Amino acid sequence: MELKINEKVINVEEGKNGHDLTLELAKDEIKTIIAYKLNGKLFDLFAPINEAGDFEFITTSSDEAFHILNHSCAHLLAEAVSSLYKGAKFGVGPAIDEGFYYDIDLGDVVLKEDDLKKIESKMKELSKKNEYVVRKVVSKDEALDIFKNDEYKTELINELEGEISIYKQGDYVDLCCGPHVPSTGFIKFFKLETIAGAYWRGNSENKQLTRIYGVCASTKEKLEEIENIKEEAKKRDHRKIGKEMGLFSFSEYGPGFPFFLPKGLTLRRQIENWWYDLHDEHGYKVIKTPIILSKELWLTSGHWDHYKENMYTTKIDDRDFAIKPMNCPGAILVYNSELHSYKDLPLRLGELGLVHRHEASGALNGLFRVRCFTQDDAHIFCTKEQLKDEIENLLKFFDEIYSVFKLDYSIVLSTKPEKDYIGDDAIWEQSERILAEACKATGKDFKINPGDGAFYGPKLDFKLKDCMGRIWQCGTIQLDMNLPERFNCTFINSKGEKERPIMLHRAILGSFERFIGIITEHFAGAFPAWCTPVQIKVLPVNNNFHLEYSKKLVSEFKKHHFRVELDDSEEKLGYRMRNAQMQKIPYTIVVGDKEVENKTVTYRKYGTDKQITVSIDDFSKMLQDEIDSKSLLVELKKFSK
RNA sequence: GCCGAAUUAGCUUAGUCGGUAGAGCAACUCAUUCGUAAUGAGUAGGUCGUUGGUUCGAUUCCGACAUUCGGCACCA
Repeated sequence: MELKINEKVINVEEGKNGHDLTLELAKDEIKTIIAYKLNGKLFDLFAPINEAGDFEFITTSSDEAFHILNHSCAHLLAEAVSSLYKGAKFGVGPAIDEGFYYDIDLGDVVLKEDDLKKIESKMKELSKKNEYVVRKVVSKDEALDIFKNDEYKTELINELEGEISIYKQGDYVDLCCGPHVPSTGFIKFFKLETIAGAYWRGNSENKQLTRIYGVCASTKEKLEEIENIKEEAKKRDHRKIGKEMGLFSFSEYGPGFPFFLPKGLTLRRQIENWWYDLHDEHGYKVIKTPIILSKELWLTSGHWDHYKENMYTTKIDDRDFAIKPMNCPGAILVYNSELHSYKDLPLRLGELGLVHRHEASGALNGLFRVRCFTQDDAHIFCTKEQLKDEIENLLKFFDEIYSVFKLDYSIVLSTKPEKDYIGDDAIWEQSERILAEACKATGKDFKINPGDGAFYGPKLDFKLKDCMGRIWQCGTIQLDMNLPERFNCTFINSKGEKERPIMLHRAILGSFERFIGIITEHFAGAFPAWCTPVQIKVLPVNNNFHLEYSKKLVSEFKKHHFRVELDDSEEKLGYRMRNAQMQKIPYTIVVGDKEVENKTVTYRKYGTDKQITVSIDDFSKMLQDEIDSKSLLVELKKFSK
């Protein structure tokens, strides 16, 4: 059969050893080609070619190569570890989006961060040997024999069906389906990053293995770039910026319970006010329900049985109560507090609801994972006929909100779980179809995550992507076939009969806490003027001559409800300018002789060093426009691929 | 919750192979009155996370606990 390789047509014999492929390549090409792709499948460079079709060499700079390089680097790590730590047993060592890891059982040996350097230099040494990475297909019995001392590999082999392949480099053999780089010399630019514990097969019932994370790149520059992105992420860490800018804090007296400081709450209030306004416009009725409600309610909702571990409970007058982990039962009590006609539907009950959940101590993580948070929740009661329109409206609403923050997102449709779900299969199927159709009707792409729906209904999850390319689960639209039933929710239809409404849960930002954490990192603290804690800083050049006019400006801006601060400290202008810039204040106004004389405003916008002089009115109008349009303060840099 | 690490002044941190600690920034005082990212000098500020143990002596070594961080598990 014929195969086109590098513009040359060559004849490939059935089962011919691919070693000969290298003959078709120039010497310097061999250095950068690590695999080939045939009909969409990846193969080792030396793998025999068994069919004709679309052929492509994989060079070290491609995305596939990153994966292959990192997977091979995991093997190199294992080779180094097995030579340094006799008796080490190996779990799995895959490539991941950020690099690779290997799970290792080192017996009683506890690995220290310093040991990584030792392992790294061993890896460098092995890489210099540039040994071939040889694939071999073996029988199950052979495989079991080779790995007879490694219970982890043995467990994996016993579950394997079909072809079993092993890879050998030097004395090291690993169970693997490949593909890999042709030789260890390809793995030159790598770094071992952290040590962590990880349960064997991801099951907390199992033993924990030592996981070593690392990353491998095709060039020194690429490795540096990856390191730089990590550095940038560290600089943007919301915990760091939150402290520096005085947004929020934590106390050991309340693990997982964040404190919003004056500046952080100002930021939050802007978003909350906007949220309320938007919900008024979109026909929501906004409510606030109590955070403590009696056990009976949670028994009815099913939370007491399904979610009790995560709920905080208390006793009042000898009666059991729980602090709400979710807002739904409260919203249902509001719904059920009066009779509803079909003419009232859809009824959209919005709530910024404060919930408390007992998250595992190890799960806590800044504002991203907390034990008390406010969901921007809404529960929508509608008829079956209204469902599709309602979901389409929601999708547009979500878009409206996310676009303000310039956050990209993707949608995942989670469908009926395999077991332990409630409701008819037919209703599930119908609801899933409605969710999918609503996406299509509004032009939204979505992925399907089969079996990942809640036990009470299918859902659409919204995964936000920040400018660092990280993914955050925030918004959700969930159909609920459970609670309306349990609480016997009804409305009177046009025939005068009682009918069960459909109930939708939805959250757009998810929680204010997490969302504020995300946008803090997304904007690196340079929040858009409309929501930033302080919009204007006024700096008199000389307090003896310019303070009066500065104060006049401040009171003028306060009339416009601008958030303005005066810095009349006895410091040099440069010092105060520096502070204003570090606080990422959108407009810093410097007041000197010229401004006092001409009654003007000279400002410097954050992120620029231009000085612009305008009239007071023009400045106010410009800032008001910026606030009204919710424009970004600085253009967002993209750090991800 | 599990594996590992960390915790020194308000913040960022140095240091002690066991003899109770230094710095920069911030604060305060004085001088400087200054046009766009740090003016100078001085003062004060520490139960070295909490708590047991070992020791003549513990911030340092060991244990427990708390909190935080990196992961894992969890996130109906």
